[in-house]
Amino acid sequence: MDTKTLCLGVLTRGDASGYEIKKAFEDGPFGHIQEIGFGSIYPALAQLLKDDLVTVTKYAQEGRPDKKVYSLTAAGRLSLLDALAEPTEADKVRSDFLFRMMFADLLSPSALEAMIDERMSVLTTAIGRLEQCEEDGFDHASEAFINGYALAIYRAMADYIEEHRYQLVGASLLPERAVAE
Amino acid sequence: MDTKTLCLGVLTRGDASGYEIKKAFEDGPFGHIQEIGFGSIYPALAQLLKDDLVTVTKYAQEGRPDKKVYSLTAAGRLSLLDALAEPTEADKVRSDFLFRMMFADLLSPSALEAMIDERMSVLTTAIGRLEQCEEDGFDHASEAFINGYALAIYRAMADYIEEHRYQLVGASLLPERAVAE
DNA sequence: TGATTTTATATCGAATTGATATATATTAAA
DNA sequence: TTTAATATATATCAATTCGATATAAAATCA
Repeated sequence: MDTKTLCLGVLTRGDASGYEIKKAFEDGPFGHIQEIGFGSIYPALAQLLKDDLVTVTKYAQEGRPDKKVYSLTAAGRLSLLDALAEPTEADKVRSDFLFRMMFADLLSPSALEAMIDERMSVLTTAIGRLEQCEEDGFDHASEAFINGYALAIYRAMADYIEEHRYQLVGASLLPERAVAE
Repeated sequence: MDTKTLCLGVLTRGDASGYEIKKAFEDGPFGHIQEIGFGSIYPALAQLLKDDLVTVTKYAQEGRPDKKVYSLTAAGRLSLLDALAEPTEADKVRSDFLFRMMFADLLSPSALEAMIDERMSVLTTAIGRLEQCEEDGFDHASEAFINGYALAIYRAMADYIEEHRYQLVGASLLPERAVAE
């Protein structure tokens, strides 16, 4: 899914600026789907504007750049629908944490423990936030679904790590023992 | 984690060609961590070679380009260790499937059902493959850990989707009913 | 027999990433 | 209370990554 389509998607939920689109993929309703940066968003919005898929309204602000709020046009809505009809791409994951876990036996036990603890802390925070969202309720059924989905996954991750971390720490201890003998 | 470090990581498990490094991130032991393409791997290996972090041995093959098998040097091993000591980057996800689910109410119920069925099929296949790997056993504790981690997550995804898909299909049906009335 | 998949390296344009620049209001901490 | 950090807001740019394409034959499958 390219950045232009991602922007169109957010705009179906209401008009937004580039900054707000980024936030929607951070904390907002599109969180846990993917992240996008300003370096993708601003060029994408410029292109969408050129293709008449969005319109823009500028709001003058003191001490800040004008806020440029984008709205979906009818053509933009159709363009999103077209994109949704395309074959679904495979999910992509990039886990720096898991890559590091592959080298548990090269790390000191303390370094490994610190990495796992930090990861657990990140997961616990994310779970807490998602639970709060669940309590607050959702505007759309889709948002409830995705929130619950993310929650289920984070819980599965945290549970698995808590239950199996000893496997890795054990592997990390062995080489050190070998050196000591 | 940049491509150079990813390549160094695979080479700790044994000498490999660029092609084999890619496979390691597809089906191999580094599967489910992330994917990398040839467009990143070959330039990375060229750079590693230039920096004396790897060495290369060419094997002449009939009808195919020479197979270039890379080996880690002592400096390469140290370079990997340095990279592992850096702060762990946050996991990144990009789910085209979840993005589509955000627009369940814009899709026809049949299109939505098809997307969900396809997703379930992908998950079921992945789970089957991971279970097979588990039965076959692992060389390293880390590989067992990561296989189990991926399995736990895929199961959580599949279970959640099976239990909550009606929420989305319900939302998808509502607008259609409105049109019909 | 014909079609597809696997093995194998390499390049290239397009897209994305991550950092940086600029500037002020607001909130939190010392 | 002053200072530091965070949030708001757009934009650009070099470095990196992605995805497609080129080339070519062996092996497997239909």
